[in-house]
Amino acid sequence: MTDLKMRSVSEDFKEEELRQIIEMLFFAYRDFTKEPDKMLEEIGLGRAHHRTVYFIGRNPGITVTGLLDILKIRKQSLSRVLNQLISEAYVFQKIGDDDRRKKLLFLTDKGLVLEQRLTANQRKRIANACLGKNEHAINGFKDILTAIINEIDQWRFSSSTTNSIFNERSTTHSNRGVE
Amino acid sequence: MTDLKMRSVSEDFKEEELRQIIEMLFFAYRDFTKEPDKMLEEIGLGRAHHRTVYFIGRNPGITVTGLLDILKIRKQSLSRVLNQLISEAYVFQKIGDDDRRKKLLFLTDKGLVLEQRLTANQRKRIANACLGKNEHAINGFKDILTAIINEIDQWRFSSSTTNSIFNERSTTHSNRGVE
DNA sequence: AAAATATGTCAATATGACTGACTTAAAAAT
DNA sequence: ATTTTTAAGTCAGTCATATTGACATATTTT
Repeated sequence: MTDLKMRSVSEDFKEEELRQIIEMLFFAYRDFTKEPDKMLEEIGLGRAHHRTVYFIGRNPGITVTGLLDILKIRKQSLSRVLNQLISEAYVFQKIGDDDRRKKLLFLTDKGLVLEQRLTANQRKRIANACLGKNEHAINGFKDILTAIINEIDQWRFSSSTTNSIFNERSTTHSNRGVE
Repeated sequence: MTDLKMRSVSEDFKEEELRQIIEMLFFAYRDFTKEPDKMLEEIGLGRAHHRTVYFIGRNPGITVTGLLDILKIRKQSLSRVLNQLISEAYVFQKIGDDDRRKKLLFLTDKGLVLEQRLTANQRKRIANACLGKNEHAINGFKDILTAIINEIDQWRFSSSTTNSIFNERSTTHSNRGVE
């Protein structure tokens, strides 16, 4: 038998609490993605398309490399997804002005509508979950969730009360070099 | 153009805050699963095996149906994963005493060791994320995370300060019938 | 005896990811 | 001016996870 079972009460409590959180993350993420997945399926798209549409909508003019950097997947994987989104007119490309190798990505109106439909569902779920919770609870939620993320990507939520989004995306934070 | 862009400042703020949370969930879950995924890959297993081993370890004697109920996947999907775990001696089955149709699932010592290794990684990530946060923040985190979960599964975390685990699993909450 | 339950299995399919190798075009560096 | 690096794209093959539908078997309940 492994000798993993002998530990102090306080250790047991911590382990129990940590396991509960592990499970909450599993159930929460499973349910968080289920309804959008269903919507997507009806129009022949998948979760990968959702993420792509989401982050293009969030960062208009993002490059392919920028997207790969966020999604942490391979170019070949993104390629199929992106080609489908372009051929079905959810996304369009525009050659970069300064650097003509770059293809800047944008949502079409059709893409915007899809993105809104998917995100509205998830926003509602989050908003409902926050209903009746005070600011401390919500900030605690955001702080700990952010702290779970690998440091390399935490800058995206540089909390400081300010909403990080108005860093729209200069040229990517030139993060690379780490990891 | 869609007329989605005209909204009040407060609505914009809410939308912005909600989108940040949506993104946090994506990044947190991606990073939360990355290292265990890597460990599993080295021994020829995948994330599905992780979840199966985890919940068997958490609910010794759980039935196949019980697992399906937690994982919300099809019997055929679980079958392949479970068969591999059994043939590679991470899991063993025991015919039910009261109902001999049921096959109760348990981890072997080998399975226990694997489960501990995987969970230790995730526990450490969560524990680090909670470091320096006060009780209010941690409770806020747990409360909101729980509230994101579909109601049908929230009983698993019936907070009431008590750790829900010592409801081991009578016969499943006999949830079905809903959804 | 019939119906429902718990489990298992065959076969086919879709999706999202992976690896490796290679091309093209443009920009940057020497 | 040539070489190297970067950005993007593509071909081909593989793998893991999940799906659906159709059945089969044993056991328990009605």
